[in-house]
Amino acid sequence: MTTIKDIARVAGVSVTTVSRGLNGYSDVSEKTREKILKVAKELNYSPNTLARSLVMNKSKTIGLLVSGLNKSSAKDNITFEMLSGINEFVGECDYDLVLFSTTSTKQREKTYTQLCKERRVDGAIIQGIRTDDPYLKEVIESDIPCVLIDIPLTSPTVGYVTTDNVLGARNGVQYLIDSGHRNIGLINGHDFAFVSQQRLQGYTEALQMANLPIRKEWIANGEFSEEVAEQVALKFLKEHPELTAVFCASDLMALGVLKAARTLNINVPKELSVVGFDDIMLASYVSPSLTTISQDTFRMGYEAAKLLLNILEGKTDTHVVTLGTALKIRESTKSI
Amino acid sequence: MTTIKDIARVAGVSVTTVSRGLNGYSDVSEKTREKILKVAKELNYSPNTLARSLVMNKSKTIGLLVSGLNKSSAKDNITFEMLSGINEFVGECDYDLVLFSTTSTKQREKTYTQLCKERRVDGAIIQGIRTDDPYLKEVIESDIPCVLIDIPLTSPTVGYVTTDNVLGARNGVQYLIDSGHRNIGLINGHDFAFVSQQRLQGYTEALQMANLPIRKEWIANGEFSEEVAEQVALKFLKEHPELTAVFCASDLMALGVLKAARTLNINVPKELSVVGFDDIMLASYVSPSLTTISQDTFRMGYEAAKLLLNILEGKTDTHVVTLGTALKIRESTKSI
DNA sequence: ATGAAAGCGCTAACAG
DNA sequence: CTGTTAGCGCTTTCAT
Repeated sequence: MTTIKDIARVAGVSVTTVSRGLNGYSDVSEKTREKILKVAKELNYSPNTLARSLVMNKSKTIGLLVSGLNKSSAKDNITFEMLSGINEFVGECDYDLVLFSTTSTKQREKTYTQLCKERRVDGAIIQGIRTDDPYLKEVIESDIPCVLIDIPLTSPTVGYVTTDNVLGARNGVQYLIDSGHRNIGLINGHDFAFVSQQRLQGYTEALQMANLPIRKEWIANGEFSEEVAEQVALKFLKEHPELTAVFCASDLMALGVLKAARTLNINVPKELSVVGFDDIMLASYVSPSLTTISQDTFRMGYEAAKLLLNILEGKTDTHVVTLGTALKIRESTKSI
Repeated sequence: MTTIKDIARVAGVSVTTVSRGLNGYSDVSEKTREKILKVAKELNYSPNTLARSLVMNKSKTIGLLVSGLNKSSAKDNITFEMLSGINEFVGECDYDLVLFSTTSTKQREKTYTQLCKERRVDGAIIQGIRTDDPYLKEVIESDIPCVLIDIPLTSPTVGYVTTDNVLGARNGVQYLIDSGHRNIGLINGHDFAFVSQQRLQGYTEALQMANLPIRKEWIANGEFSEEVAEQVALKFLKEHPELTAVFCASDLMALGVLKAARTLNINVPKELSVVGFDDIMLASYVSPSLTTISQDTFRMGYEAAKLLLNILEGKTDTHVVTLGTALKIRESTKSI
């Protein structure tokens, strides 16, 4: 493995000069630079980023802590799209991504800070962790630059990217109301996600704006899971035949509701309108296709990476990015 | 940031002893070890892997070169599942993954070897590159441990993981023949993928085994793209009304064929049977759902990581892993 | 059982 | 413009 020392020897200069020549410093004569470059190429040199990072105290890598990188979230291309977005932006800079493999067992052994410090990442992007995750406290307390996805926390080194979930949910429910629905249920996600609170708020606001009552018994918890939502809906829809529409805090849960409706012989959309949230790939392919609130997860990843790089380079004071949503009207909803 | 030097000072021992104590060497007294561990905890020490990697000349990271990490391959959860599989296995060891962001522009600047050497990854996994990619030559020539996915090349440091594509394709076509089809077309992928050759071979073998002729005009190139396959099928199906079945080298292309059939008012499966390959998520959700040859992409990723780690630790002589396929019969095929 | 010293490959003062 | 020197944090002989 060639080092700058080798180049120095062959080119007949000092290692310092080689370092400077290679890094394009101005204080090196054109002649020596050329020779250095030539020798470097001849010897097939590639720099050792490890050594460089060690001395410069920055590694040009950003750490990724994503929760959904496992078999079970295959149905849900959210993690993948986010990753693609991050990758897209990072590809434009010369940073690399390191994917921390955080099994839950491992997490108990190693703290967030340790993970980042050990690998000496310059910053981190965290997605899909629950609000009760111990990592979260560390993120805020540590001084490691970090961008959170869908978790509204900031500090001098921490920012976040999210979707306007309140408005998104409000628009979804609003659309149902505009379609003549008055008895609208909500299948929300679990309490350990900020987006659940926000989507609940959007649901509430829409009803209030239409002077409709908020009825607690029309709100259920589907845990963001297709299976749980299906089970819950089975009971829920039987107990509340007065419901003509259900708003779901995720498409996956909406899929569960669709299944439950089929089991109960409730026709969607004739007897029940269903609206989801996310606009995952499957939403447009299932039958009936799903009316949903679309969020741009690719862009969230992209913006997260962009924000982190800006924080890293001190190029921004705004640490919050909020993206919009779009209502996609498909076959699972109908006017009454 | 605490270093072993700090620990040494506080604990009143030398850095050597600290290093040995922390790394669980036997030649350090129980008493000193305890003190070292205690001090390390007090000072909230985390080791600097950069420094360690530099001196040990191994980084405990493996590099990932995947092609499908972009917006366009969202429909196709193959890359994601593979990634999940890799992540799953790696999570069990204490390696981390480095995702190389290789835009095509960047690739022209930096060679594969450079990429790996610069980041000092211990090994690499490469997925989704074409057979004419210049990286491939480098992989074989360099001595960097590497596992290729779906590219049958080996060297003392290179292995690969693949699916038995020949058998898979043969089974798919065999199934069509068993269902009474005699005029079976093939929409193959582009020539720059080994799997195309193999799936073509499987198609050919199945026909030969049934003493059916191979007719070149029944074979078309869909470039592994849904759109291209759709365009091709539009022409293909019109020109060859004698075809009662089409075997596609990927589900995405099969989806394209389904669309084309719809446009041409050809009923699937009544007038035309369609078989895909891959069993992507959408295959079971589209209507009609797709009969396909299922391959376990998650497991491919898992096995690739496993194989690489084995190669790295010199624990294996077999550098080839071939996985099986399964025929999933759904709604897009029918006996005649 | 412990320590001193060298060195991994690189950058960065500081001189000249 | 170039070289000398020191040092990033760690591991590893080689003594003791």
